[in-house]
Amino acid sequence: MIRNITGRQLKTTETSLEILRNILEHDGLTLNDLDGMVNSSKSSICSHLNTLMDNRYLVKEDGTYHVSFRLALLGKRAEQRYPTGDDVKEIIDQLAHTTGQEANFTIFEHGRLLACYGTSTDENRNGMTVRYRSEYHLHNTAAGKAILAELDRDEVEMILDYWGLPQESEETITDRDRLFDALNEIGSQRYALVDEEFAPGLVAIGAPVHGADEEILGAVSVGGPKYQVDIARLEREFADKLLTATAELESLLKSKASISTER
Amino acid sequence: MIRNITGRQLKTTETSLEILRNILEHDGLTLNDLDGMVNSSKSSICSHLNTLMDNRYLVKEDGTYHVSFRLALLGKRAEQRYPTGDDVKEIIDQLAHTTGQEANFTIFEHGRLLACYGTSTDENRNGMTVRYRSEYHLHNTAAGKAILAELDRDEVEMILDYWGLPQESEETITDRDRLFDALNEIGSQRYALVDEEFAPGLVAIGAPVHGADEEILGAVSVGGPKYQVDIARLEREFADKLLTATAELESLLKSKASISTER
DNA sequence: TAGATCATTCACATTATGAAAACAATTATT
DNA sequence: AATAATTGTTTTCATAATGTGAATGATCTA
Repeated sequence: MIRNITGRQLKTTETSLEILRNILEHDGLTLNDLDGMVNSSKSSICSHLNTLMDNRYLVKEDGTYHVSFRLALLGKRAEQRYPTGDDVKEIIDQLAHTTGQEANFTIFEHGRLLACYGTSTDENRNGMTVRYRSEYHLHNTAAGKAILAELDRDEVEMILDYWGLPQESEETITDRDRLFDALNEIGSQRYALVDEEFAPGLVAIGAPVHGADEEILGAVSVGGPKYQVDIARLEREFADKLLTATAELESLLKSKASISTER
Repeated sequence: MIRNITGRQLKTTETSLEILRNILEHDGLTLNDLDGMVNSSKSSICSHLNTLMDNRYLVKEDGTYHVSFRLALLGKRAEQRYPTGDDVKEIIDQLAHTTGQEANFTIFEHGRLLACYGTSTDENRNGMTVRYRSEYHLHNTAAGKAILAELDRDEVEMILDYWGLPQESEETITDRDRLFDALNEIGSQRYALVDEEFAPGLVAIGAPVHGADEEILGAVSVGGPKYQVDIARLEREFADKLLTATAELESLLKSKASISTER
């Protein structure tokens, strides 16, 4: 999961990836822009840009570097390994519909949760879907806490060491001991709650999704504003629906795994 | 477009990207696998893998390295720069419907055409969409020839120098002079034909799509098996419908460009 | 013409590489 | 269960490649 930092690190590659990431996030950058944000000399940045251009990860338009469409294609291919099909979306949509709240499916990777599909994460602007946020911490989300509660203490410690417990809301648990207390309370219950720890007024319930090998693949969560859904109602009404959705997802994943291994 | 090979090249980054690409294309590889396909020592490959892991481009499962879901998210973000919305798809679907044949929209980048959306490129297997082919040469496709006909001879030469004229079918034009003759015949006509030069029995017609700054952004093509659509019918019946589709695409692109600049 | 920005060159300090070796962990064989 | 074989990973260190920062072109623009 999170690598124990041993073995060699290649600074060259790290710088190249940092440059690529910056260009991606800023939707295009010039050499001068990059000189201000990357800790390398201009000449060195040029070498990185040359290399990324030659490898078709970048295109240049009027002196501004942009990510290539080829990168989008590579991403599409990467996506195929993950459960992003319409059948998955249907299950999440169904959960959102029966609860009347927003539902999300996230992938657990490198100690964080990455947005895979959600009824609320995509917003339509100018015909382009803009994802509000794509990465989440575990310590202040329902989905994340549900996952942490299933992991060994060592693994949890490793994740917290790496990502910390940043305070994203007034109620965010930033103290390890308090977090472990909260995780212990979850115990063998298969879901976790979040009560304004992620954002003011937001309450949600989340549960892990396991892959064909029983490894934790991600999590589903559903919730909304506190004035619509109070905490008691989450456990009383939403827990069952949530666990049904995760069970459906898991059986879907298992059936796909058996199809792909049988040939 | 295609870089004139000057300036420094970073081997480290190239190797890292090569490793990433191999893992992506083979849907997961072990260290031993990579040792056989990448021209680097095992210890060196390990350093690259460490770096790609730490930067969350890879995940490791049972000793096998896979591309991360985060790479898919990065790709999604890259995709936002390009016209991949439902409005674009509708235009292509419409073209396919009125002609009764397969229509494709491809992006022109680094001297090649990259599959953006097509009515035939996606095939459904096990609920996963498998793209049959994602990159095309210009010299043996209708879309590519239409683009080449609009470029200066110098640019065409540069592209041919870089990508060559590989023979992909019996009828593929592999001789530069013959290709230039064919391009001259196209002249100021705004579309080009392909007659079994891409694949045996396949005929198609293609036309370029220009972005808001009149630069060539990609191309649309439509065609099918020769026993259904002979060459004469392409020009007689399909050319108009194709040019209507590209005009619609271009006005769509222009209206989007004006929306995004006006704030 | 001057002032930007983009891009390459150079010599020297820093970092990466390859090959062999060592170790760890897993798997296969006896 | 013990041993051998395989695979994954890190070390070591001489050699090769990259990073640096200043200088120099090369464009473009005011």
